[in-house]
Amino acid sequence: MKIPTEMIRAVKGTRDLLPPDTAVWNRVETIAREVFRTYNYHEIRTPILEETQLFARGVGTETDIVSKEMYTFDDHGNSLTLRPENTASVIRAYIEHRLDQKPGVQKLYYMGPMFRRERPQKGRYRQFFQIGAEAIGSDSPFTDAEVIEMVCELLTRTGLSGFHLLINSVGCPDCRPQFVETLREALKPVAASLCGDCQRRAETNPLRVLDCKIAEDQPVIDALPSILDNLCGVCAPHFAAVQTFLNDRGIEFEVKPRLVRGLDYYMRTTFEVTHGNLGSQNSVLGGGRYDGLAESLGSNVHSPGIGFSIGEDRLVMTVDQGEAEALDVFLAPLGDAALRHAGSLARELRQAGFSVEVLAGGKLKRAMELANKLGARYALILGDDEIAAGEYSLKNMKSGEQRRAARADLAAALVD
RNA sequence: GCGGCUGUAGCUCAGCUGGUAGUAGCGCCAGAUUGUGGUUCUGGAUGUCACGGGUUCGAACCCCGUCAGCCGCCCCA
Repeated sequence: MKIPTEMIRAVKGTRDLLPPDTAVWNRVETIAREVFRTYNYHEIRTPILEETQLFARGVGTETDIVSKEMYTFDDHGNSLTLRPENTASVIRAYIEHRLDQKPGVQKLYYMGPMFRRERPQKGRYRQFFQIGAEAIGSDSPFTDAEVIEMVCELLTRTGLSGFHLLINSVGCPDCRPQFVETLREALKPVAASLCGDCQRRAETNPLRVLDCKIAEDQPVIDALPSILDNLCGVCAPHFAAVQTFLNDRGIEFEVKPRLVRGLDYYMRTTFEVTHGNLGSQNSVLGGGRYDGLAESLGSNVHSPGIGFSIGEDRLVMTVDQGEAEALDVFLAPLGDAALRHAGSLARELRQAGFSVEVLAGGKLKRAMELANKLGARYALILGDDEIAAGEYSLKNMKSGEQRRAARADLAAALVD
């Protein structure tokens, strides 16, 4: 059937997730919840809408996200925004509900849709899904290592292999500004030999030059000073400790001094996981420490934190594609009386935990075809013979073997 | 926001230098088989050739615009 042009379609950059793909999503989310549980993380659900100011102050006005990628609208004089990420919201909720008064480190996880008005591409949607976690209330490098370990565990458990963990330290307000100046000075004599973008970045945001992917620029960039040689007396030992703790856990990583992140709130530890077959959107997750975020959102309580978010759309792409959840039994009633009988039988089987499909009418041949196409493990035939005998014909669709089974024995017969 | 490529049946795709769409594969429906699927055989249905305009005697094909998807840039999950 042709879909008329005036037919309403999903808006650009959004998409429908259909079965059997949704089974993969559910599997990933179930694994994530299980991993989070074992690390004593608990779920938080924040609104999809926030005051625009939250992201402006939290993520940073100068970032691309805030300056040009947000879904912002006026709500009777109040500027609201569809959340482009969730860390700012979680910290807002942490402050608002005085979670700093609760005992211990607050370990929170979330999963849900985020919105950014970017040009859609494979693995980049305007409504996309993230699974993330935040540990708030600890500035210990031990926490950094535990968070990174947890995320690796999560990825491994989903069946993802061949991913690559990159870590770095981006310093803190005490040492980063100084490094940026050092970098700016170092760039002055060489900027002219770099690409156009880098020449611009050398002025506006020298750190971004480090992230340049142009091959010809690499020799020059490699020769630039490294932030890791310019960390302060607090950041340097912190980063060293994170690496020690990761090594203790047998986690493989690569220190990439040129890893810079796009959100203003990151400081000290930052990390990223990439995967080969994602094209140019090769980053599956990103995270880092954000010790000053709570204060920049107006809290007078120092609440150091570290977290990450996984691009669920991208993770799902790299994970094995799923099959539809198996159907346990297909009921094929022959005739009106049998149909009524099938209704009560289906209810009984469902209450026993089996998935059941009942054909509301049609020939037996059609019923068997459908049972096969739906991937049913068993077909149960209810004809006059069966009802009179008080036994059903139970057919194993895989082996083709068929036998009689009494109602009382059905549950046991279906388990095999 | 910028650049490139693509858009034909439910899906994957043929379709010559413009001559009026394909016995294509898969899928779907029906029959061969009045209570038995998966293999096989036979038959059948479905397209405003993305949309709108232009050139032409004639456009799926050429031109312009729009929309959508993909790929790259920017940036990021």
